[in-house]
Amino acid sequence: MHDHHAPQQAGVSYTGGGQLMPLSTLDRSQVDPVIRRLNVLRPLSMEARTSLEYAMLEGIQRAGAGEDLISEGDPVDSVRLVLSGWLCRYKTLEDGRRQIVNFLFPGESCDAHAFLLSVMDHSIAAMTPVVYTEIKRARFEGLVAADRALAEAFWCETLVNNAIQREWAINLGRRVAFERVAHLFCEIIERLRPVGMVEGNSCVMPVTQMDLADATGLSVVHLNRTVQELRASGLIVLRDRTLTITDLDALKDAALFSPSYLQLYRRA
Amino acid sequence: MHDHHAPQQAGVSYTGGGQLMPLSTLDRSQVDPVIRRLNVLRPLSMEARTSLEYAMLEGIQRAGAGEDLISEGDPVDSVRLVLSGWLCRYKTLEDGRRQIVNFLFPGESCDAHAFLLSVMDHSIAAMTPVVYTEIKRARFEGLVAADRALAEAFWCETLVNNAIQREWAINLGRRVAFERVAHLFCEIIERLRPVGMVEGNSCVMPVTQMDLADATGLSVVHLNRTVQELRASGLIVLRDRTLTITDLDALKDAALFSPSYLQLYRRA
DNA sequence: AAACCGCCTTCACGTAAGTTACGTCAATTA
DNA sequence: TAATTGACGTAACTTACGTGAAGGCGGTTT
Repeated sequence: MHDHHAPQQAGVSYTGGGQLMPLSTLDRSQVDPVIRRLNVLRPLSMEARTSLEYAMLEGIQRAGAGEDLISEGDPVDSVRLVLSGWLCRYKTLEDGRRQIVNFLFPGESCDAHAFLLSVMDHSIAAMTPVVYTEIKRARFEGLVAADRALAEAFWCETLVNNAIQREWAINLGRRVAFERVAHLFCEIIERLRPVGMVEGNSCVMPVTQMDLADATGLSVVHLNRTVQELRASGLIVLRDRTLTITDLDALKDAALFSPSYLQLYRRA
Repeated sequence: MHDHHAPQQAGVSYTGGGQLMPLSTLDRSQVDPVIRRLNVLRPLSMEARTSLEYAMLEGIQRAGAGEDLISEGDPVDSVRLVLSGWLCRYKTLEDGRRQIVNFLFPGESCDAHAFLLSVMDHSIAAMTPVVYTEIKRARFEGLVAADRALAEAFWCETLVNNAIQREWAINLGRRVAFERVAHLFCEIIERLRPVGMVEGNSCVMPVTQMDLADATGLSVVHLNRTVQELRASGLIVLRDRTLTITDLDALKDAALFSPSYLQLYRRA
């Protein structure tokens, strides 16, 4: 279903569009989402930022849509940080049933210390073309050993990820289809907002309805029905791969959405 | 629904049954599940064990069935470790719908570094009478700062917890009721086994069907139906608050259970 | 231009799961 | 002994959701 090719080395001197840029300008902006996110979780010193930036710039890679970055059962020996694109964590059952258990957006990391466990219990796939960076275990451990705030920021990352995972559990277990999809859209918008990927209450929606179905535990058909319902209710417009939430407060009410689990406004 | 009284201070010189015991004998055995579990995740030095044991013995507390140890929205300033009894993490929606998102068994910890976040995103309740210990933030940070293996053990704890959470997501999203309940029973048995709470393939099942329903995202009635089905299939016997799995391999097959996510056999 | 493909949409139908209501049983308490 | 209670069990009915097949539609290939 999902190819598992080794993602190609990307070379840091190219933008997503393929244009040549001066290194000093380009690199900073490329890894900026990660720095920004960590800095919200824990204020970082200039030195911490710089050392992390260097490490990130040396490991930049790309992957195409549908490609696995890492698969269930693979050993882990590095930390991956998302620079652009949408990814998901997913698990499958032997008979092919698939559940997306989380999305990964720019600035976020695959579990920072996952290498402490022997192998991956789930897979991570690119849902769109993505740019990410890979920091080897030893390098990463050096970074966090050298700076307490940086270590805590990655800790927080994992904890927030954990909280999101719990919210997904109640979403799948106790919300009905309409609430479930509404909740997912609320979460997407609120997670993309701090990365600057939301204008007004609009964002791109680059994934297929099949992916949305796998994320909400529904069949494609029923997901589609539910999207129709959401459109008919006037809460959203979903067209041309763009999601616009026309009445965010109403959508949040309908979804029983309460954003505290996202810890977006966390300060030290 | 769930009371939220401050759990009473327990006094370390009493056993669960209330008998007086010599301190030196009693204490070790009481906190043993935690040491054993951490030691499986990362081999601990004698010093690390001892310092942790001291810290644990000073903070021992009890809670009654149904009581919240900590509730959604509460600030966190300590780490809690389970010594005996069954607990659960749960979240509720405004209208009362409740989802248990995980169980907590003896030896396990509430997220070790949860105090890095501002407030709890979920509640933790005792499903049976429990004994646990509470270590204040500063004390805990001292412990993990002093011993790298200990810090890594707690890291692993969180990561394993995370993996379990993901497995629950696919359980709720993609397994049908029969598989779902079967999977929960498999998980319970395999998580209780290393703590010595399983004899053969039997363990106590001290929680109500309502709790099991909230854990599997089903209604009580449908959970009950499903339990009947499991009994009728000859895979389990559930009677007198005791669960016996008569054919564990068959139950695992039916549940599409693969234990790797539990990381039970993790070695450094 | 034709053929194709991935994705979305809609139909008709079947099944799984929720709801309500009531019955049973064992353990308390009066 | 009877009343009470809480957990478990059963049934009839309703609803939400899944399945499989078919058509539409824009974009890409040949």
